[in-house]
Amino acid sequence: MPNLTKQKNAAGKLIEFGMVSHTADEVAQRTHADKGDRPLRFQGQGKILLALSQDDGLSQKELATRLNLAVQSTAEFVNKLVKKQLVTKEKSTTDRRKTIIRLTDLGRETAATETSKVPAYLDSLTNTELEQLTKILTKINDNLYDEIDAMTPTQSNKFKATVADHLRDWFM
Amino acid sequence: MPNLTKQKNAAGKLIEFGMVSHTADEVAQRTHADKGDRPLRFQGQGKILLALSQDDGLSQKELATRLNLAVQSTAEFVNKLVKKQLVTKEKSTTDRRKTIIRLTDLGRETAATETSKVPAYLDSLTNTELEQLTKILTKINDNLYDEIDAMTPTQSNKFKATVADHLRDWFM
DNA sequence: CCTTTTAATCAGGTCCCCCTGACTAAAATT
DNA sequence: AATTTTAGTCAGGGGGACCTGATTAAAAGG
Repeated sequence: MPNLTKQKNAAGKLIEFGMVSHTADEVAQRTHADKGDRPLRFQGQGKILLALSQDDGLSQKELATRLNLAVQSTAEFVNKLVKKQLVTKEKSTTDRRKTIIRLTDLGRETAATETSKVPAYLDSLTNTELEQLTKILTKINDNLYDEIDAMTPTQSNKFKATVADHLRDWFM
Repeated sequence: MPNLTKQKNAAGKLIEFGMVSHTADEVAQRTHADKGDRPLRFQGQGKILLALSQDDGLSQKELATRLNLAVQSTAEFVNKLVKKQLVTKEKSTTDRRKTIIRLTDLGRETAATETSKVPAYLDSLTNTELEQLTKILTKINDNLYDEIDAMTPTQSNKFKATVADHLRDWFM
């Protein structure tokens, strides 16, 4: 049974990490002041991109189901991504009700660099620490997947598949 | 010099953690479907709450400066918090241009429970792992603070003070 | 062939974060 | 006393994540 104080310390650090990393990349954008290069997390448009980089050429409906979104929301995000030239829409030839969404090269690249970028702060860790961190986060993530599973018995498996498979592709 | 593959693995896990934990508490809310109990991160209203729990009774201008927000944005967030009864506004008696913002008991409590909650997923870690994780995250966070410092030479110190001191109070 | 189901779309809405511009009231300066 | 600076407010806007309801076009099925 783990020690409560140790748990609290870790929890605090994890929360701090969330806050600080959020602020760090907020600040990073402003300093660069590039284009509208928003971080693109696993929400909204980012979700779509991630799902497509794991399984390109899905229909909007399939995306909606897989990501547990209303079809209208999906359409909104897809349209925004089209404007940013990260995906394309084309009518299916076999079933003309369907719209097939495909990543453009830029989209694929964006999805890749979004995730495969190794944050500079990892430079400060030793190999041993990196291994420890990876192992620990694997445990934590597995726990979170279980939590999600427990709460949404229906569609969570798809979620896990989407996230984990995508990341595996980019990192391993 | 750390091994690149190990770095990438860790980076992937960290990103995965961000995504999964986000989804987990999104799902958690929907299942509970309680009140409008949003997570309250270190953004917008959450920022204000955190700053106040470290230093109660600041004026809106002071909050804005400290948090690097436009005064109008600050006013917006403060007003929302007033509606939720987490803070109060009162005119300063010494300088009647100023509005002093104070946490209510509920606000203080909210800020506290927001952060002091130990996530269930930490139960799966051993004491050793908790120690390792804490140590590693301390390093990472320090690095991120430095990064922020480097990019915003002006106001970052305040930021670090706000986040770190607050968390230290609750966790240590 | 006609009805039902399915994939999308449009319209409109809620809430969040955050900003600029214009304006008022009170304090500080000249 | 007159002007300038300062703290706040209102109005309005941009972008983001989502959702429900109503409607259209195409496929599927009886």
